[in-house]
Amino acid sequence: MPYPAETAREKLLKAAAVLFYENGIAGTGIDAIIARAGVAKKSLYNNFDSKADLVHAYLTIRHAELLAFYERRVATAVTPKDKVLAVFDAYQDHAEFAYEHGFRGCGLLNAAAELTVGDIGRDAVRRHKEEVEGLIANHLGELLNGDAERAKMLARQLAFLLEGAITRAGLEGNSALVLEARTMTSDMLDRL
Amino acid sequence: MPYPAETAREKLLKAAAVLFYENGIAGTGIDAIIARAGVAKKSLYNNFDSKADLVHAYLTIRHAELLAFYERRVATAVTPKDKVLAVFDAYQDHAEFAYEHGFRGCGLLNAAAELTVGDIGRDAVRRHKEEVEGLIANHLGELLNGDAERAKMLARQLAFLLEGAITRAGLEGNSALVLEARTMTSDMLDRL
DNA sequence: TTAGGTAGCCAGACCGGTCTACCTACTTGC
DNA sequence: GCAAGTAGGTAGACCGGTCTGGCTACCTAA
Repeated sequence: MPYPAETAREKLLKAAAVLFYENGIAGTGIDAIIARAGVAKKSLYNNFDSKADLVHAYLTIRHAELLAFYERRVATAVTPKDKVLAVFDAYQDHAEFAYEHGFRGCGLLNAAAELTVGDIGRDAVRRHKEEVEGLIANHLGELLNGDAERAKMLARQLAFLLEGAITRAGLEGNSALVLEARTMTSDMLDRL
Repeated sequence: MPYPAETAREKLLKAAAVLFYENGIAGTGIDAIIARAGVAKKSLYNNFDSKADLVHAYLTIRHAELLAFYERRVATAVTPKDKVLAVFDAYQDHAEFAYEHGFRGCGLLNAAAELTVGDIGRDAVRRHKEEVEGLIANHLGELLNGDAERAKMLARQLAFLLEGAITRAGLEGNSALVLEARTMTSDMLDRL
């Protein structure tokens, strides 16, 4: 075999990612997941404690995926401005990578919408969004020659803009709206 | 009696609004709704065809509520700038009005996140957001002395900003972030 | 041998939805 | 004034189906 056969765990995570994104978490049953993964139910419970555990793994992976897309984009960026825009590109890349039957916005955010206030999954999503805002702030700090105060404020604004664009893009089923937000941001940075 | 007793329909809509917002749609069962409303199950199915019908009524009412808050704010606004900001104030008002156990962002958006791509509820939410963007565009048209092209572009940007702020506010459980977006917008409009 | 896979049945809870049977409050015809 | 009808309420049993999760029994490759 050229590469080790896909484990049940990997198959389950792949299947769950698609189904959770398309039909929501509550809207996705265990049976649907194992059917898509082509795996026995026992294998699911051998690899995960519960559905909630699988959901948590899903959120963690999606977070890591997005950071990976970001790292790749930021690696080719030269100017600080390009690095700021790399965050936008990362979401765009992930959008094109992740969806199968129509773009539905940020998977992490959609998941958070289904989770109740105390849920640890919600916290994970919150931390993800804060981390992204932090990335923007760092690159803006470079761009603004170390004016951290101003960078922080502008980063929040850009984070809101990006967030709103992704959300609206999900509603319209058109990830091009994220590109619009990128253009707006690019223009805004030119005007600094 | 000073005023007619609350009908079962009204009780159900009130109860459903709280539960849908707090626990999500799929996370809210019929039994929980009738228990909170203090109403017989038969009364639910006398007033609504199905749970989906109740959900649709919920979305319609939340849309109307927000527009009512907006109308009230825009009535006291004098300058076009104030009218643009009235949309932000409306969301802020609605946030403070609607939540009971912690702010969770835009109820319409959270609901949309649970609905699959073809669902008519999703379209209703999309239209709502487009209408809000339209309101902003109209007021910006005034502000920009009829430059509709520019108003439209800026309206989209402000709509993204507002949307992102509400979303992030929901994650943080703090509606003050919407106020931040309002301040950003106010500053931005001053710089026009 | 054994770890990890398969198929699939089962328990118990909960789901949306239907139904019967009874109970007010109001309206209407006489 | 009052009986009859009606509209809309109550409580709650019940239905078929689906949910998560546990289980047995068998298979297969290292």
